[in-house]
Amino acid sequence: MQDKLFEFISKYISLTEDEKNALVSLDLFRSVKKGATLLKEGKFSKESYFVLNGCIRTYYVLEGEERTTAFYTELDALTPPCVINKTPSEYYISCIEDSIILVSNSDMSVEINSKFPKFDIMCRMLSEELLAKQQINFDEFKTSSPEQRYLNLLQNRPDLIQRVPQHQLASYLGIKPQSLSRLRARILEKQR
Amino acid sequence: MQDKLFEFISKYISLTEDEKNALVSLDLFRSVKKGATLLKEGKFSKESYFVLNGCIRTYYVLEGEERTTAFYTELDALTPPCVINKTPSEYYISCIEDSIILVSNSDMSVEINSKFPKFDIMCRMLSEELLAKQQINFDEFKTSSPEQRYLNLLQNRPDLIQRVPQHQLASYLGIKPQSLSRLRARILEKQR
DNA sequence: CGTAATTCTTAACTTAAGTGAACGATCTTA
DNA sequence: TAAGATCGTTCACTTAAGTTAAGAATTACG
Repeated sequence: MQDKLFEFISKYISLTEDEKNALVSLDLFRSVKKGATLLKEGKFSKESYFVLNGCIRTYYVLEGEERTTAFYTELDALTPPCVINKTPSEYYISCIEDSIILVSNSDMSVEINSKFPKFDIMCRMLSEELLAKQQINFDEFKTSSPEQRYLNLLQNRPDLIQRVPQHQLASYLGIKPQSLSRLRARILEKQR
Repeated sequence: MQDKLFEFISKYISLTEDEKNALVSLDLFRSVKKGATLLKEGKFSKESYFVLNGCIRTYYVLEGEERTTAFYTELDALTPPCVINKTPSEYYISCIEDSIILVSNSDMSVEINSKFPKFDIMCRMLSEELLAKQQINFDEFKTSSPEQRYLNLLQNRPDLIQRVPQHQLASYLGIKPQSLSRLRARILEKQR
């Protein structure tokens, strides 16, 4: 599992064996059970997450309804806005499958970054890259209909459609579960 | 105009007079006429933009139609994904009003950042902050209807509704101009 | 294993956005 | 200033998503 992490990091910076050991000794890995909640609305948090294995999701509760806004799977990183802004969280984070997640605390990372300036560089590259990816994602969402979004998802993240419950997928696509059912039926209809 | 920039920067780091002068001497300010295009689809670019005055927009051309995805106004920063990913741009950037814009080249910023390590820190803070803001924005878009989005815009960026043409606003809201007209009429109807 | 709870699908009806067309207002420009 | 383009609005009609409700399928759990 650590190998996965080092392979990911190596895309940005190269680490010496000493640095790798120092990183491992921090004991950041956490095993999380399906259904567990990592963050609740209204709570303060300093934790960032990096998914090594499994799947977590972020969702709001608006008027009693869950609105799923994102899924994070293998090698996805998430720093909730509440960590950056030092405000109470507006959403929940919960675990969809049994997962192995790297959890880092923003206090801790100040220390790490001063010890290993390389990490700062990686963080900057990462957040710039994420920003660009996020922008493209948003643009794609804006410029397409629910049906196109579903077809896109089928193309780009087909695993999600298998591993995530329909009603969560629906709200991720910006529609109701009933509409997703109908939409899927419509697509099958067309294919025939 | 420079004061505006320094005031913005001071929110993140503090600059000495020498540093300020060095920054000014780079001559990054550019005056851009309404209607001018800053970036075209398919082009490579290394430029980031920081709006000091005026308004620019990003838009895709899909099936012959413009799809506006964002407006950048006073003190907004934009690094197009194509700069990060080193790929041809997927969208256009153009100027909606006569504007004063700070244009920085990513080659140049490597140099600047090595001379002024502070800048690296600011850039990282900025991109983390932008990422958080972008995430919240996206979430808001996903969890609301066109009508709610319009009402939100009216709340949060009322200036846009005044300074931006309706059809650009419409596609920014994810709908057709006719629908925006109708939607506005509907809202007025309700108010009465 | 069986019951309860949750999830998914289907259907009928409502509501809102897309489409195509027309018209007047505004802005451009020759 | 006149002619053409662009823009915003309105309308009738189409299409798709929201809503409410019911029932089937699946999952959770005592």
